[in-house]
Amino acid sequence: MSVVKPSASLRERRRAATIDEIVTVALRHLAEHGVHELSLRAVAREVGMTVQALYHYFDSRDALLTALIAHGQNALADTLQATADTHRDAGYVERCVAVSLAYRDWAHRNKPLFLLLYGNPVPGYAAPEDGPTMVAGRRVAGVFAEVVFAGWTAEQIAAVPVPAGDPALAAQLTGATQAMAPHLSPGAIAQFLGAWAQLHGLVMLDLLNHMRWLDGDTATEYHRAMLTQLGDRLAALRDGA
Amino acid sequence: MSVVKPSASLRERRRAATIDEIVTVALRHLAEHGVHELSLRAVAREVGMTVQALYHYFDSRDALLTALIAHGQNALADTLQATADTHRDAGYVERCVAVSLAYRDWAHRNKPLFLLLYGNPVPGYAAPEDGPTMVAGRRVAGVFAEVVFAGWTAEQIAAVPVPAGDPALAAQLTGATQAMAPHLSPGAIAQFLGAWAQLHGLVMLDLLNHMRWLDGDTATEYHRAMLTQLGDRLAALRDGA
DNA sequence: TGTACATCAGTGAACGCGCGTTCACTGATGTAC
DNA sequence: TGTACATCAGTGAACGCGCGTTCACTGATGTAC
Repeated sequence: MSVVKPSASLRERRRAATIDEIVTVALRHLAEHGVHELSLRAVAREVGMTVQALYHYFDSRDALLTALIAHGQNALADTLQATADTHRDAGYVERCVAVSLAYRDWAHRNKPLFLLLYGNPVPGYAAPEDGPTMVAGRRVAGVFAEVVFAGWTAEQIAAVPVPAGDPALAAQLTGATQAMAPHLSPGAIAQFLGAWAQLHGLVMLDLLNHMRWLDGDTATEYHRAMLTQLGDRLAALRDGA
Repeated sequence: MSVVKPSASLRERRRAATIDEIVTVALRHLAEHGVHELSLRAVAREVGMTVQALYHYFDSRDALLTALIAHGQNALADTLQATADTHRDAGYVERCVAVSLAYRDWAHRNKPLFLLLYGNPVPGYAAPEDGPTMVAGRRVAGVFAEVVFAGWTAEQIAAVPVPAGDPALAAQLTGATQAMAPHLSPGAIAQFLGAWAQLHGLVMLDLLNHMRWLDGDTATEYHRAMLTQLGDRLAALRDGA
């Protein structure tokens, strides 16, 4: 999980190993019992030490949560990246769909962790500004953007129209473009976020059981169909339709 | 809130009034402190009675939650319906956008309650099958469907293509159509749910602060732009584009 | 109309539970000379 | 190479907190005769 120099002292290596173990156990506990049962005491119990000892590794419950959330964002980003990589030779829409389905699949296989990232905020917890959770969160968006705009020319990206109407909106989109993704354009970012929102909405409604009338395999096929439509729209946007 | 016959006895009227007060206080407490602080004890404290007394009105914490969730779904459905009503003479897309923005607005103004309906499941709580929460939930979908398919001819509804590929999916969509909305078609339901998902995804990402780079008013304009696009797509679908 | 009884609303006391965090302490590991 | 000291990992005991639920009980409201 973390990387330790081989030259590290016994104590340093043990310490790193223990931190790894704590995080691993916490993730397993989270997966098996959900967020509401994720307490320092429960983790300590499962690791086999007393609660107080955890304080040698994490300053507080919040510090552990930060580690877990950052880990989750990174794991999600890794999964998406891996899917994007194995579909490098696939068609544009097919690759978009594959990565989107990977997002959905990861959410279902890691439900409590996914909800920790994108569900209700944890009471009393505030992620540190520009901390590891936010850096890792941007990675997720980055992989999506990479896939959505793969093969677009700079002209095609620049040609995506900015939502009309509000100049303040256009200004903020321009600012966001410069700050986060200078190779994109305000219009492209607006559409990108809209596409992600549709994927996210489908995943959320499904994950939280608001699509009860679709069962497992069928739900996947439904998502595939809707996401293919979404991919087609993005392709049309690229081609200036 | 609830309706009581004027002929009811003193005891019956008092009882109804108390139940109303408990629900009202619980909703206020929820709005002010979030779900995680919503306990029977907190509600009792605020109502001004002991916890045990609550058990005369609600069998358990879960029964109170059921009442709150059902209330929330109904309030949301009422808001959407009211918006739909005041926009009866507006254009198709404009009305769709107005109702969608009402959804978003309600979510923001009632964040903890909205998350109670559509966010993380409450630990240990399971809504009674076909109970009041589910009935009220279907009302919300019903208002949306009414707005989305307003003015469509039966032919236009029937002409919406079912997602290709999986016969099992087509079968389940047909089943859902017959069970829940016989005036619609499998293809129409599939697209309807996809549209709702995009709206829902936008609302969720925004509500839970994953669009930090858009501030308040601008975020509304962004939503208006994206939802107008969505409305245009629905109109195109109606016209068989 | 008054009386006996049943039902309901509310309280006091207690149950057993889990939580995050702090403090004072012991023994092992590491380091400077 | 050995020794004195600093740092770190871990424990035992305790802090004060809030939770849902149950039990036995009192006094008010309602009802049948």
